[in-house]
Amino acid sequence: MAPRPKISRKRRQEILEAAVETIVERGVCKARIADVADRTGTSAALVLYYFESKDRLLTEALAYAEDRFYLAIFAELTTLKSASEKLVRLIELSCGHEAMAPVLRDDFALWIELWSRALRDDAAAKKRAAGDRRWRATIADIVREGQSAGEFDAVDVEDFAMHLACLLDGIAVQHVLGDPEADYERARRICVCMASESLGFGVPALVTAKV
Amino acid sequence: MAPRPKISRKRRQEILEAAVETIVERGVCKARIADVADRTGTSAALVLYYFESKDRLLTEALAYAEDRFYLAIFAELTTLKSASEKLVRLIELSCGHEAMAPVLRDDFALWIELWSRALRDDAAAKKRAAGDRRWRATIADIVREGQSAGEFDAVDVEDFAMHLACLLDGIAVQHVLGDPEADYERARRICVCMASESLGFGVPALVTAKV
DNA sequence: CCAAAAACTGACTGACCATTCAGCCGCCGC
DNA sequence: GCGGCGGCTGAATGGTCAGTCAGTTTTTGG
Repeated sequence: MAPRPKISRKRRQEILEAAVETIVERGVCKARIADVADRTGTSAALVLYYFESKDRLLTEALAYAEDRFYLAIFAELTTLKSASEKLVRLIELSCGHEAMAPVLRDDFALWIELWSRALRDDAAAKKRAAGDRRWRATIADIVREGQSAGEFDAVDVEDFAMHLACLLDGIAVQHVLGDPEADYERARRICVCMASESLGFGVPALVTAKV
Repeated sequence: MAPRPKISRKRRQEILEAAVETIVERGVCKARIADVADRTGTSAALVLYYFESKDRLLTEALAYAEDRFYLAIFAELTTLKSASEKLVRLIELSCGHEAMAPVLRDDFALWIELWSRALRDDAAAKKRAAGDRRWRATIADIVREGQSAGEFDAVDVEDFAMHLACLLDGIAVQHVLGDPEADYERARRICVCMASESLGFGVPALVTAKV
């Protein structure tokens, strides 16, 4: 109805961030517009002025969080030279390395919220699918890079990416739900072993023991 | 308040099943007591007579579904002799093999609902953790069985179980969210390859190609 | 300085739904 | 043939919120 007026990017992002925090705190289902408004110090009506409905707001907020998470990881990876370093770092960050920015630690929980939303919300489903494709492509690129450099063996890149991505998702679930048997060290070891064995690269100072 | 009267097991289970269907259809958040009542052909008040609150009902329903899923898979596994057959079958069923009972195909979605609920509901978190432990123990038992029989190599059983369980969880997410790149055949191949390579067992008539 | 647009707000309303309650029915033992 | 109880119900009750609206303040461009 409202023909979407030109809108301040800044305020919009402020609200998105508040929405993310609200979701982290209360969960998507229980999140209220009023919570988001309180957090930004404005009114509920304003939130609906920027986003047409609660549904849209929440879906956008989840996508926003995923994007932020991806970009943060991606940025860190580009500082590394070798493909194996990148891959190991990617694994470490996905397993919840302590050095990760605190904001991003909540993102694992947000994945689950996004998945559950994607079961019924079409927009969320699309965003999730796109995010996952990008994530797997990132892994695949690193693997191809390593193969070109002679660091990695010649395995099927797409299958490896799918394997690692799914494994990391599963690990993240355990991690965020606080399974005591899935602590960081162990999760990291399992994933790094899987990668180094599949791709045939050595991992110098790593807890590769207990193979 | 109500000191839980003796209650018909049958009716209770009927309601649980109706609740599971409702959750599948509408999602946990959107599930209404009235839906469950309609489905059992009774009244909303009765549902609350059997379960003290909506929250309890939904959590119990999710646990009930997980249990049913586990028991169905477990039953099928016991009909198989060798450990490698069991493991492959377990993988196939977890990847959404078509031969699976239709009711159980919804269960992947219910896992996600359970996870999201477990983020904030303590009872759900406990049930989920217990279910996961049982699931990993089942995998571990099969591996030990195969190792004793000389079918499998001597790898760390617990790590393997964690690895496979997480991988299957990740695969299930892709599967249930309808990722076109994660079709059954591919998911199965990835998981079976991972198992057969880790444990060193041969898989005769399998699509192990494209390793 | 002055419109006109944009940003913003408080108060309202209209659904929606979990939960409560007061009591009805039909069975069972006596 | 009745007293009581477990199983069951319909009709309130009450709280919670998304979304609307009519209007106020702030910004902006001329």
